[in-house]
Amino acid sequence: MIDLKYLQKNFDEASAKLSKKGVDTEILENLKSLFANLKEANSSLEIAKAEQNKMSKLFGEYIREKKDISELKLKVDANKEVIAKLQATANEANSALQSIALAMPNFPDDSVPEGTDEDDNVEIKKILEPRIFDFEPKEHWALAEVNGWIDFERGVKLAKSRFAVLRGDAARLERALISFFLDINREKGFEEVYVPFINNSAMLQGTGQLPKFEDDLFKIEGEDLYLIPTSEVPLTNLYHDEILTAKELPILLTSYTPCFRKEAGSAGRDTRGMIRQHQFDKVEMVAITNPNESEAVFKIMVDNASDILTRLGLPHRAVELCGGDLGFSAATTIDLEVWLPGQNKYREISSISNTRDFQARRAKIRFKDGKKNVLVHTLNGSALAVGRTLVAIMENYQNEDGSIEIPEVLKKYM
RNA sequence: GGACAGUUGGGUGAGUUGGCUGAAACCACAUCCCUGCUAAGGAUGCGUACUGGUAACGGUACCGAGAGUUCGAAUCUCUCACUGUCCGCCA
Repeated sequence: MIDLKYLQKNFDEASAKLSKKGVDTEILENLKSLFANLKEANSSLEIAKAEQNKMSKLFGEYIREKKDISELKLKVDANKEVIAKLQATANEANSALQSIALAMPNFPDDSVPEGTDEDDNVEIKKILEPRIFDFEPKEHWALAEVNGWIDFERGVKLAKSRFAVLRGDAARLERALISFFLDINREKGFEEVYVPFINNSAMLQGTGQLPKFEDDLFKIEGEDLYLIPTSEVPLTNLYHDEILTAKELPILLTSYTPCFRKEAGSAGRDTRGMIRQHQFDKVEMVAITNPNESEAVFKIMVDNASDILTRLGLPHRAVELCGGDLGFSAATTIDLEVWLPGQNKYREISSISNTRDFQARRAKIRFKDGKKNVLVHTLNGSALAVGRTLVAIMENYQNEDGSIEIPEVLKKYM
């Protein structure tokens, strides 16, 4: 959630920031006045309650002293009605504010480039040269068929479209990649964590998936539970509603989980192949930091994800997302895109974001900074998306006959 | 899934004949003092959030969550969640 006090005090600045993300000034005006309404409603309510508390105390004294209470009772009853009305007004003001405030995206950093969509993203650097093929490289689904690695039809039979089955060496490679990623992250100081793949609504609200993106989630029927769309949710919310000590920061976590997404709104996109599935594996990094070190940790996370791709010998590039392409919770994001020779283009394989205090405010994650409780910064990033790495290996390591080499660093895992 | 018991501040844990308890005590923690040797003694402070005030210092809310009874609820009623124990089931 954005800082409403900041919005109130620096409206023009805040509005300029959010316009980068395509948020209309009108909605912000509305939010600002709702906030003012709530404060006003609360303050008159509190005055009436203070009065009521005082009279109630007096009431007790009168009874002990056996004084007549009939007059006081009348006053207290009248005030009670006033309170009920003020309370109703305050409740209304609060829910009106909440529904808009929770749907408001994070402020982008000032350094974030202007732009409306992915075409405006800025390439920062390229790492490793794409291999020159002396034959026409195939796309991964063609290679999958040659090798019997991926059974798309049976995946659909078992569940529905956008589900797939991995077989044989593909299944083993998937498992090898997970171990490889976790091992490297652990070497870099990230604690390995194993978490529930189902989380409740409070957690999903904490990281920003709810209430706005409910349609993207698989919900458990009849329960307040959802399949996680990323392990960012359980890892970040590990510290939901907690106050940490300064010396335990930064907290660096990594976890493997499957991720479940409905991909609402992606109809027709990447329908072929493994790029966009309802269920996919991902190894995630999450960092909980002191605000003054989130910048440095962000760099470490980007470098780590890039290092993993380099060790796998996969050509990739780093791209800074423009305001319009930035996610809901992110203040800044760098995507790593891996080269897919079969598709002849770069495709996202990791996305690393600093959400600053946006998620921390929602999830109430703070630390003791001296005497004060201060919101932490939370960061998240993939290291890496497993299915897409499998695809990248297939396309980059293919031979003319369709067979696929296993990258050197993975051999010990297979 | 069934039965019973419980849910209080960072931890342990008082308080449940409704008001004087936002909350004893102990531990932990912080600062200071003493001491000087690795362990101990003393003083003070110490829940969270919002809100008024330059500040000093006030106000409101929170004793698992929500609703109710009452002038007034941690204390009474209801619903739900969670934890524990026993039974059932099960990898």
